[in-house]
Amino acid sequence: MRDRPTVPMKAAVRRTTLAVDVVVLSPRVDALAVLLIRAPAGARERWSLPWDAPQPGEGLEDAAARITNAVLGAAPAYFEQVGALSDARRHPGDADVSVGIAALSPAGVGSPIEDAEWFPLASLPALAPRHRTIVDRAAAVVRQRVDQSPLAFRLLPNTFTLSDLQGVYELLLGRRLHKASFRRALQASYLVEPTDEWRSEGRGRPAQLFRYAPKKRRGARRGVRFDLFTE
Amino acid sequence: MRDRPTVPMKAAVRRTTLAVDVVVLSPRVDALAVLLIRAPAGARERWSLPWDAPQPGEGLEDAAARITNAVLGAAPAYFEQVGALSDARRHPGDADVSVGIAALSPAGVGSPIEDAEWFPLASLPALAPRHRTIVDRAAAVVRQRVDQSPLAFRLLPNTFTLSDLQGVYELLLGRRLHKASFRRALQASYLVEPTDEWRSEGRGRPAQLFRYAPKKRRGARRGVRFDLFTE
DNA sequence: TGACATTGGTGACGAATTGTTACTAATTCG
DNA sequence: CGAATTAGTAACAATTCGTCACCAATGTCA
Repeated sequence: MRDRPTVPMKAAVRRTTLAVDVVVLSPRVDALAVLLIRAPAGARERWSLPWDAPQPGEGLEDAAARITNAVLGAAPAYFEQVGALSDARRHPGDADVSVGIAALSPAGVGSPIEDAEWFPLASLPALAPRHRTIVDRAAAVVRQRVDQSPLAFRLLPNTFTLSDLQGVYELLLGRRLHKASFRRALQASYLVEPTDEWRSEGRGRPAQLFRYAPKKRRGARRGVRFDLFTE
Repeated sequence: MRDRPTVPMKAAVRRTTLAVDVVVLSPRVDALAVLLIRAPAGARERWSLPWDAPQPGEGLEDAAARITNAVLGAAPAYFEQVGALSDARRHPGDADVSVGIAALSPAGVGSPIEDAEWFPLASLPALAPRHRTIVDRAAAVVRQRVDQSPLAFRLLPNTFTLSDLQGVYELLLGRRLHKASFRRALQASYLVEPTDEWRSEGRGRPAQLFRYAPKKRRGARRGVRFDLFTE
């Protein structure tokens, strides 16, 4: 009961500078990669996340699509907000507030412009402190949402093999999965349907291609799972 | 490959008006409730979410705590960002961008100021369109995160009975849970410890009081669950 | 006082799910 | 041809989950 004003909400709208900072994620060889752009000479760090201020009236995800398109030449397949930050951590454009957006882009779609490059998530160069935070949060959010939302399918082309899919899950979760269990769970979920194409990848038996085609969902109401807490 | 500028990021920082809109949630009799404030005469809707612009340098959650404190006289126990919105939907203060924040407050803590009132989530009055969206998203986010994070414990006092806890989960999830299963899962998670107090609530056997005291976590790595998709 | 209603708490069993092993299938390489 | 490699599945064991049945401790009321 402290600092309790008599007048409830005499809100004064102030003007702030706002940035949309985009973490473009895509599976590369054996690792998730982030798209960074080379900073202009004189900046404290040599690389930064692609970012811009949203245009007046432009949705934040629309801004993220525009920014990604400018750097990669392709719009991502999926967005996930990662949180807004207004702390004191330094931002390359000195924005007061940043909205971080994770953008998922399938492998092999688009190509970075000259001043942009893919970096494996595990070995990033130095970034401005706020960008570092946003990248970490993007990775955490993606890992956490991966089994509540068809994220992984957005990192693959339209058709893919089940081994491809399992590989993406392993990248996102950072651990190996068991083949038989993975396939059984996928089968039971009616999320994919087989095509009649097969892909031969050099050696080994050819693999059937599947496409993401979620069927009607049967309400899967289970008990509470206390063992999934992450904090 | 369209609209591909030759110069990558010549970001111009623009000034925008920013609001933090707070969805204060608390368990009331048999329902989750939201704290709303009476709008000034002349506004299109009679009620709105408490909101304000963040102070320069103030963190967004800090702003949410300040706003809640002004309306309820108590700071919430937990915050969860619900997303930033910059669409065209109308905001009471005509802010360009809103950051929605869900704030969880235990039952019985603080009391609303004169112009504020609790409304059951299921029967809200008319709100400005953007506020309506934020409330819906807050409810969805809370429901979705309830078994990844100890949300429910933040809606209870320091000590509580297991029936209280189950009741909060039932409010949040909107369905009944089975007593024995709920307790077994809780037992296995080492999240609570018994106190030596008991509470007698009129009729029926007295219940032991517990407190939230998460123990060392054994890595609970299970397979992928495709059946938890919500979209 | 003694049923009985009411709420708290737990053991145990069958059903369902999950982790794992081990196998078969189809292809390339030498 | 046989070894190596990748795809795909059947089947078993271990674990988890949903449920039923029951016991415990209190208040109510005839």
